[in-house]
Amino acid sequence: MRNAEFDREKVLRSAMTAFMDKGYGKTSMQDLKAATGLHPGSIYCAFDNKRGLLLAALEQYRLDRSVEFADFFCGDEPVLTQLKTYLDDQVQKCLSCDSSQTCLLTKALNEMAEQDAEVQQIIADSLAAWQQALTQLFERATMQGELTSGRDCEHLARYLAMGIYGLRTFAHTHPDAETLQALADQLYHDICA
Amino acid sequence: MRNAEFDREKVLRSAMTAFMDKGYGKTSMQDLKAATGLHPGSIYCAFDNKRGLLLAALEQYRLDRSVEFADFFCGDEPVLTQLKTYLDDQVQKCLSCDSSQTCLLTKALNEMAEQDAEVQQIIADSLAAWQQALTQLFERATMQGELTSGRDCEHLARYLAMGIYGLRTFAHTHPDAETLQALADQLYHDICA
DNA sequence: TTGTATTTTGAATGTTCGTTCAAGATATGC
DNA sequence: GCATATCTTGAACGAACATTCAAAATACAA
Repeated sequence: MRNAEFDREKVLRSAMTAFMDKGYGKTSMQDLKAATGLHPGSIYCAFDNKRGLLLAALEQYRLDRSVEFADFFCGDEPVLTQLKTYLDDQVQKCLSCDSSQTCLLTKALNEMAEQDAEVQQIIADSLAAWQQALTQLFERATMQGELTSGRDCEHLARYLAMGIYGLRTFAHTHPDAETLQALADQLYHDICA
Repeated sequence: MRNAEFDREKVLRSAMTAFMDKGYGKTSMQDLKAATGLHPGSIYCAFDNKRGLLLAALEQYRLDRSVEFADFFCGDEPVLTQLKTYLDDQVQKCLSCDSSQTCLLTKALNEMAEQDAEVQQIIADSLAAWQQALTQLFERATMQGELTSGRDCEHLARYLAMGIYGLRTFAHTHPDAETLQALADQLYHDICA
C-alpha cells in the first residue's frame, strides 16, 4: 500500500561511486548512508545487506557500461575509427582525477578475488561479456575489410582487454596524458596494423 | 641487553603473503599474529603498527623482487632470450593458484591508491625502479644489436610494464595456460619484432 | 476521512577491530 | 649470581563496524 520513495538507479549509482572511491571493504554503512541518502534500515530492506548492495551496484554498472559501449559503436564510421575513439576515451578516464571514473569491475575483482567466489563469478561474467562484444567488433571490422582476414578475433579482443587493464593500473603511477596516450596509440597500432 | 628473537626477514615474508592473501584491509592483527608467530605487542614494538608492518613488507618485497630480477638477467645469453624467459615465468606466476605469487605492489596499489598518499608514493617508486631496470635492459639489447637502434627504450619498458599489469588482471578471470601464454607471446612479439 | 500495509527512521546490539600496557620472562654486563 | 635493560605475552580497551528492530511516518484503498 506504499511504494518505496527512492530512485533505485540513482541509489545504485551513488553506491557505485562510493565503492569505487574507497573499495568495498573500507566503505562503511555510514558512507553508504551519506552517499545514497538511505538510512541503514532502508538499505537492508531493499538489498538485504551491504554485499547485496554491491551485487546490485555491479549489475547496474554492467548495464551502464553496456549502454555506453553501444553508443561508441553505433555510428557508420569505420569500426577501427570508432575503436580509436573508444581507446582515447579510456585514456581520458584514466586521467580523470575523480575516482568515479575507475572501473568498478576490476577494482572489485582485485579486492575480492579468491575471497568471495560468487562475486568473482559475477564480475568474470560481466568482463567476459565485454570481451565478447570486443570480439564481435573485430569480426565486423574483418567483414568490412578493415582488418586483413584470417586474424583471430577472440585473441585480438583478449589482447585489447589486457592492454586496457594494464593501462588502468599503469595510470595509477603515471597519470600524465602524453605517456598514457602513447601507450594507447601503440596498443591500437599493434592490434590493427 | 637483549636482542629480538624473531627473524625479521621471515616475519616480513609471512606478513607479505598474509597481505597478498586477503589484502591489507581484510588482514586482521589476528591473521598477522598467526602468520608471523609474533604477538601483537611484539609487532607494535618492532613496526609501530599494522601500517608500519605493511611498509616494511613492501620494502622487503621490493628487495626480493629486485634480487629475483637480477637473477633472470645475469647470464650471457642474448638479452631478448632472457626477457622471453622472464615473461614465461610471469605467466607461470599468474597460473599459480596460491596467492603468494601475486604482486604485492600492484595489489596494494589497487587497494589503497588515493587513500594513503605515502603508501602510494612508496609503491610508485618501487614500480618506477622496476621500469627503469626494464629500460636499461632494452638499452643493453640495443647496444648488442638485438634491437634495431633508434627505438625508444623507455617507451618499450612502459609498454611491457603495462602488458604485465594487464596480464595479471586478465589472469583473474581467465586462468588457463594457453590463453595467457598466447597473450604473453604476442606482447613479446609486439615489443621485440 | 479512516484503516492498514508498507516504508522510514535512528537508536541499540553484539562483534570485531587496531591498539595499549603492565606483568612476566630472559639475555646480557658486571 | 645478581642487576638491569629489553623483549615477550596476552588480557583489556575504546572505537568502529554491520546489522537489527520497534516505533513513527506515510501513501494508498475504501
